[in-house]
Amino acid sequence: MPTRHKQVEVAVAMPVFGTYTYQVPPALEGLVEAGKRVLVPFGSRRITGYVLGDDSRDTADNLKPVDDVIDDDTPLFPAEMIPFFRWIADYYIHPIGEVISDALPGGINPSEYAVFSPTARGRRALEENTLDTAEKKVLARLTEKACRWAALCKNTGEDIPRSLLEKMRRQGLIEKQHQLKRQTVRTKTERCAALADTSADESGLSEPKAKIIQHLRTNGQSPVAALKKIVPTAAAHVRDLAKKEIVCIVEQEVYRDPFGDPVTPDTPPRLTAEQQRVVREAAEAVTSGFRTYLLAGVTGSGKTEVYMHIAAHALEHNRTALVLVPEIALISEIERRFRARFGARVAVLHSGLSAGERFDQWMRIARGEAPVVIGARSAVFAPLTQPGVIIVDEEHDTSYKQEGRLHYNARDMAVVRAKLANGAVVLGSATPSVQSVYNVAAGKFRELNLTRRIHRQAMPEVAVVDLRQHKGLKGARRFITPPLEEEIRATLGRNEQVLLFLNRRGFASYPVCAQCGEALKCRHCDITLTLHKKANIYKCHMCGYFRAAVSKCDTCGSASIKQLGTGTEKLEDAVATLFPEARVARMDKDTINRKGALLKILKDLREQKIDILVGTQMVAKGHDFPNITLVGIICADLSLSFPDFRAGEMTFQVLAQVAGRAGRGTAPGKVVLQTYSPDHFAIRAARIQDFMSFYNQEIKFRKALQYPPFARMTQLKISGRDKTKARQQAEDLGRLCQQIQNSGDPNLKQVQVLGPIESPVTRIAGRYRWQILLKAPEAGAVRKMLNLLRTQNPSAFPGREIHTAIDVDPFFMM
DNA sequence: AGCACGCCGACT
DNA sequence: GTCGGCGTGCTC
Repeated sequence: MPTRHKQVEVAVAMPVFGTYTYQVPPALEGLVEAGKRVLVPFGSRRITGYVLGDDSRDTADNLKPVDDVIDDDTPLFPAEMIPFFRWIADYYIHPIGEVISDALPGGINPSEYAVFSPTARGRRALEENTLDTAEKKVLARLTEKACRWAALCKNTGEDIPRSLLEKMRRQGLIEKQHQLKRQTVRTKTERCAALADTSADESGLSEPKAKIIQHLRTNGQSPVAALKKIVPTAAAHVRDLAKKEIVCIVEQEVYRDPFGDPVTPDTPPRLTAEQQRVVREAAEAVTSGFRTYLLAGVTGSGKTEVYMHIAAHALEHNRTALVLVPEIALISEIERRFRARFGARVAVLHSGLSAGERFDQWMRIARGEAPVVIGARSAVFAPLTQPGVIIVDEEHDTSYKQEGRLHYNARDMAVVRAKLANGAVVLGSATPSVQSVYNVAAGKFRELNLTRRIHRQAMPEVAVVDLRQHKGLKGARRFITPPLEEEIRATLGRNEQVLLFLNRRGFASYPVCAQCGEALKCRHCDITLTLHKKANIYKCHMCGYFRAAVSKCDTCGSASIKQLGTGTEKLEDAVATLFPEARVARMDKDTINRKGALLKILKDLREQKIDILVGTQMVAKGHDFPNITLVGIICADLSLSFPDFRAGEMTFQVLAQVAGRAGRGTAPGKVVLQTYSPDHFAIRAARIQDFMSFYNQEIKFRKALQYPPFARMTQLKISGRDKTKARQQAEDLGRLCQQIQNSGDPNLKQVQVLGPIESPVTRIAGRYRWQILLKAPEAGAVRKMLNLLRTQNPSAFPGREIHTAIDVDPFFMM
């Protein structure tokens, strides 16, 4: 009986459910620990695995051994996060290895692939020309460069059967080797020079060399790059000095710096009585254990200051703090203020970082060097130990919902993580989500309120313009009605700024042929193209397809296209027509693509170089526009007609948020809200910026129709390039749902199976889309059903040709 | 995902 | 009877 080695449970970075057990060879015993990555044999190759801990469950003694430890120093994530990952895998019905892969910074996993290369015999055969065409082609290509099967097909531009390669291998023409694909992102090192000997003597050396030595003596070790600033040719001199053993060269690990300008430290201001009360209560939970707070705070009530105080409290108690914000746009502002307060203890994680910067920030957190983390949704996975508080700013924001491989909601996961870590959660918003307000009513969350604006501005006055009464207007006045025009004129006359909001980018969203009436559609998606006049193209907002703006009608070939539907570009034109003297800027996804473009717009606004800002919902998100006193909402109804039960909620939130941009400085604000449905309760509530009045109406409708928060939903999203097969798969899964339901378990009876139906947008990026909605009073029943579905038709999840995604608690039902 | 295996139709 | 295409299922 051989001595049993230590065994570990490993989650592999692969789309497989379940974990695997490996034995740890004695040589690696001390190194393998939970949270580290290991290289493990899996099938016929080696891949990355994540160590979850010791494993005693498997008694088989033919276990494969761990091949190598990738993280030999610090674990990539603390072991305390493993229950969190398991929870997510279970709740979202997703392979745990992929959960962890998606949580970690990308580009760091090695894995092994089969690479084909010619043998000596193969080369000879190629020269002697004894091969058939297909074999010749393969060998010629492989002689140029050994590569993987997939790469070979791509390079030659044809489908080379795998079996051909196998045959050639048997004939000894080519060979197969396993090659390790190394990580693309690594720690960055910097070449540094230091004196080898403190008694080094620079007399007798050339002037540049002497200068270098003097510098090293007074300043200690220095990066060679820094020395170049003193002596431009430092690199060569240092090399020379190293040869003479006067200095030594060391490669030192450095962190890439994602921060722009340095920030001057601040001191905490005195809190208002209201802020103090909120901080005191939330801080209590940092020490007393898990609790969720909903912090409802009107815009300008000083939420960020409250966040900083709570974070400071967590640090004082040796815990860490995590701050989630909706997107990069917001991060800059909050990041700046946190850095001013907490200095180098802050790490940031968001999509604006390069892969290298992201990795470095991650490692700073993992090593315990940065106990305060600010980031977008994926930062909910930051490798912090013992988070004492997790703050989710603008908790209602839909960008917390991730729609990638793993579908998750970072706001909800923040609550789960805090629960597992026994910390506090603070969900902050001026317009809280229906879900969260309901949780307060149900006693799950506690409510905290900030009702007063710090600088005591009055809330803006909102005037409603009924667009139905302005139907006959032509040209620019179709979007800027006379009452709004008048207000703009008055505002500009006072040298104050105007914000015009229209939640649609581009020039025209509905180009229609004047001859035959057909709309111009995307080649790959079932939606109309949007004309972007500045870029001079028609763009598809779903898949990125574009074509020339001079395109003719696809149906009849007519060159006369009517540009219906209004976007921010057309609005910008209208503004230019009515107010030719005004300086206009536009803020939407198209204009802030370039790095720094957003900051430039914000700066120009502050410096009064812009009179009118036109923008999409991007303008609604947290920016402070001190001199904007008029907000014009061009068409409040755009999102009301979305085929989504949350359409009203989203409309209310964006309108209330935009309206909140008016009058944040000293001047009082005014809002002109143009709408076709002035009586809709979402618009009425937005008008008075009162989320409780919206909530009270909305919640009745949710209850009547059994929508969340009164039911839990999961959507199966089925898609594939083959129209018939996609439909077939959807129908098969639908039938299987019914079957499972009729198989007896009474718990499953409460699940409603809606569909399959074709998705509202039937095709995106060439894939035909179907959906099935599962709805039940509680999440457990739906999950049970999904697990049965998955085990009874394992090949469908996620499936090869036809892909089925499980979207638990879906947000975007299109 | 990536790879091996095995089942079926085409062909020596 | 074998070869080679392609679907199916497994990976500690």
